Amino acid sequence: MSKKETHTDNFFERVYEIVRLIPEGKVTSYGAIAKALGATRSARMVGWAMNASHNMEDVPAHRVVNRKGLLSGKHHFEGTNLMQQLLENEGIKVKDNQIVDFEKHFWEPDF
DNA sequence: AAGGTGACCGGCC
DNA sequence: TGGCCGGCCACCT
Repeated sequence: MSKKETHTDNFFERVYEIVRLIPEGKVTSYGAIAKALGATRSARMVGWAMNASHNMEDVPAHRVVNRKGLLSGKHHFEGTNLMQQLLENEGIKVKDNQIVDFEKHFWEPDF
């Protein structure tokens, strides 16, 4: 209950909250999250929030991809194909940094 | 204080 | 789907 927020603003927590709600075997896009936050055009900010998600261990950022189903953030994960491994581990097939049947595994944040 | 950057999206060809 | 461009908003230097 501190009026002064810590270095983590609400905006970031908002994103983390959504991402944490993503069920296993499901993926969503930055735009979907941004839309859930009421900032449909601010998908970029979601990406920024994900950048800081490295501090949060409960944030499955590997389930978040861009609208094309491309593992845009895979480059930010440890190693080079860690993100892909995590997704495949949940039953999601990834081909050439791209999620197969992306729409099928797509999950939209429910509010 | 101002400018540059970014894990993006949507529209158009 | 692929490439290019404009928009959009918070963070960093």
